[in-house]
Amino acid sequence: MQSSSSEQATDIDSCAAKVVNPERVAVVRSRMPSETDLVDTADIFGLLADPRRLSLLLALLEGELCVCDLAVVSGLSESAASHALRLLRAHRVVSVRRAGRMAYYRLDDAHVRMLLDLAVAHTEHTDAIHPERDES
Amino acid sequence: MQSSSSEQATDIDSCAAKVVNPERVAVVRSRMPSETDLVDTADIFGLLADPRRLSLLLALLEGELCVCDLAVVSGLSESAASHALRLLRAHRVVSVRRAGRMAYYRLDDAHVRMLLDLAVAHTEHTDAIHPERDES
DNA sequence: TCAACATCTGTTCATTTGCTCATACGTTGA
DNA sequence: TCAACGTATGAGCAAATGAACAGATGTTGA
Repeated sequence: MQSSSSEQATDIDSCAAKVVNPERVAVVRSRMPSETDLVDTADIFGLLADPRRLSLLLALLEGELCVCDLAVVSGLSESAASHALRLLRAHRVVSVRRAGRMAYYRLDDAHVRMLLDLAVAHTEHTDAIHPERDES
Repeated sequence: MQSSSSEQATDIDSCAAKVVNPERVAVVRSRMPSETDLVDTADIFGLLADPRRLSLLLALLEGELCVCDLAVVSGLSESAASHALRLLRAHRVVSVRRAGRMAYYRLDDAHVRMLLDLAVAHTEHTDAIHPERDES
């Protein structure tokens, strides 16, 4: 990050660059991950942001499964499941083991596994969360 | 998915109904969250799946900030920031405190906070993850 | 050899998403 | 009172996304 530790160093940005609390902004900025990290992280979250893909990954928490079974479990067509798995594979979230004409997928990302575990844990505890209501 | 009148009326219709490993499928299915939970969880992940929105939320890890400062920190226009915050507000991820013509937002979801903390921790450790390369 | 099989892939299409612009709202100080 | 200000909102548009369909590839057993 730039913002080299001067008190009033944050008038850099053009546009409506009016900062109300320059110190806080400077601190927050210094702790903000790089753009690349932001994009990568958002990317990972994006992979978990689809119910079908999510169920695919949750199914793999237990161990490897073939495309066919994954399709059944996740409620996807086999083609759609294959597409989804290809996406996840491209992002190194899952890996394949091929055995003849079968393809067995498994979770291959410890980070994602933690996120999934956390999500499941929260799901089990909190059953009465209703997003999408409205704003104040 | 409705292959009717196939020439070969051999086994079940189409391909969606054949399970390779029935036991595993049964187990996985029994542990699979409800459709509602899947959608809700995917929804939350979806909120974190955008780099700008993510930086908005990361900025709030430290404490509350006004829309203006959030816009600067996240690199969004003030209008875009307001739109994003509205979305997050609708999902109870952030809450507002109004003081005069200012609006101070804060993180208001422990679950999301955990996810963000986890993401940041992983970001700091793993700097060399390059998704989107290709598949085996 | 052939045919059934499990999976993979490209294309097309409708929906969703996130932004900008213009504008409206409530607050503040002159 | 009024104008500048901080924020909120709706419309509209371009880009990204997810699903279906058709077809391709490599594998197995007869």
